[in-house]
Amino acid sequence: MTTAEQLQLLTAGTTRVISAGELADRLDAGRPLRVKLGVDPTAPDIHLGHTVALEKLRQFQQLGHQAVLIIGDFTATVGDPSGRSATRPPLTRDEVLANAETYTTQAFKVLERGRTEVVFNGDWFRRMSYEEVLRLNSQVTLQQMLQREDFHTRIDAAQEVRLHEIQYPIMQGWDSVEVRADVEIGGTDQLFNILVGRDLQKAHGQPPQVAVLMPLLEGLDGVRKMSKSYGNYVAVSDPPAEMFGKLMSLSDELMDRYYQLLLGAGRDPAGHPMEAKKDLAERLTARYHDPAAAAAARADWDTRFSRRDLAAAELPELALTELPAGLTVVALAAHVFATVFGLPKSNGEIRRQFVTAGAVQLNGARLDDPNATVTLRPGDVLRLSKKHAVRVR
RNA sequence: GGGUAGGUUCCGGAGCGGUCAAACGGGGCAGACUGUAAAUCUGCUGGCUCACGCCUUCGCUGGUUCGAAUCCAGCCCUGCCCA
Repeated sequence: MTTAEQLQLLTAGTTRVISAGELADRLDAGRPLRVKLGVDPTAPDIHLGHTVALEKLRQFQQLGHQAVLIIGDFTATVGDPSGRSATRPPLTRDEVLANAETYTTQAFKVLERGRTEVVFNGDWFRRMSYEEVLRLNSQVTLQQMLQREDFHTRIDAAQEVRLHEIQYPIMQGWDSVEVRADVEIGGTDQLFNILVGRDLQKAHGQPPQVAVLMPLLEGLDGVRKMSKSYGNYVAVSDPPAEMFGKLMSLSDELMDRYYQLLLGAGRDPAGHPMEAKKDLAERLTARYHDPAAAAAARADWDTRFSRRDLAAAELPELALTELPAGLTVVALAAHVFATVFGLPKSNGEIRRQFVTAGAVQLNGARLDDPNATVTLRPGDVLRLSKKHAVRVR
């Protein structure tokens, strides 16, 4: 493949490349490029937001380049202030290591394992002496750091910024020096950090890395970027039905965004939006599970939500034998929420939100008397809300 | 170190001795509508009973008072100005 062809492929879908000319020069050299992507294991799951950059990294791999996946076990304990309006809560070392484990596993749902170098940045940072830290710090000015929007908006809003937070860009930059990155991939919010990497590389006699910036994927709420801490994410490890269901809850507008960023193409403008959404959900579910599971998830979603046929739908099971006898509607609903769905709810909430509102139904009949006792039989379908229902076994 | 402004329920933010479980907005949840959605509308949003009422909560610890989120003292934490 010619440089021009590679360049075209590699810049597709990016927001910005700094600079395309530099990237072309590197490609011309003909050797495999070292392409860096850093992820901080601050949560146990990789989500679709991460996959935008991961997919780009895979493209590089497919063209024969070397992926360098940096697990920010050290930086995770500091917390990236990018886009943050407040200091991140610190993670313990154990949490970080556990997360790193699942992260790498999940990242290989996208990346080719054989062509990926995985490194932990704690390997160099934990060894660094205070002297070295100071030397690093001397290469960056406070003014540069304060130019960052994240910091000065917080400062303007009279909110605290702690000193360790302004270390973050320096650390991320140093990672680039350590791995001798030719290219770094990141979200647009990583621009500043990646540029610091360029500066540090130059200062250490390396050619500065090319910055490849990817658009940020909005989360399910359509407003904020996808993030575990906002609870608006679709995890790569979500089971098929859940993944499919979450994707179906997208607004039409967001669906177009997902099409662009995750599938790299627009949807058929002539088709019905809901069909397009089902296609999107099925394709992504197939990508992280398999086509059969995705098709099953789609079929089940149809019976459950389109046709509202709970009786025929695939539902979690409730073992009758494990239930205390003579439960009231409220007690039963609370029990099912807690044990089947892992959502402990107070009796008051169950009564108010669910029972009185008519959300709780047995085989389609409303159970709106909170204190009535319920007798369940095997095969019964107990609905707690639109999204929560179980089949009695 | 000095001065000053603050720390309120998931978040923002009112309250400034009783009528406060605490306005209002956001978020969240449930229902109606619909293409499961979005938008819109309605309701709920500390816990127990749900009827009265009771219990826990307004940075922490004590105190004043019949009674405190509201007053006082000490402590912890944060912003801003000064050094």
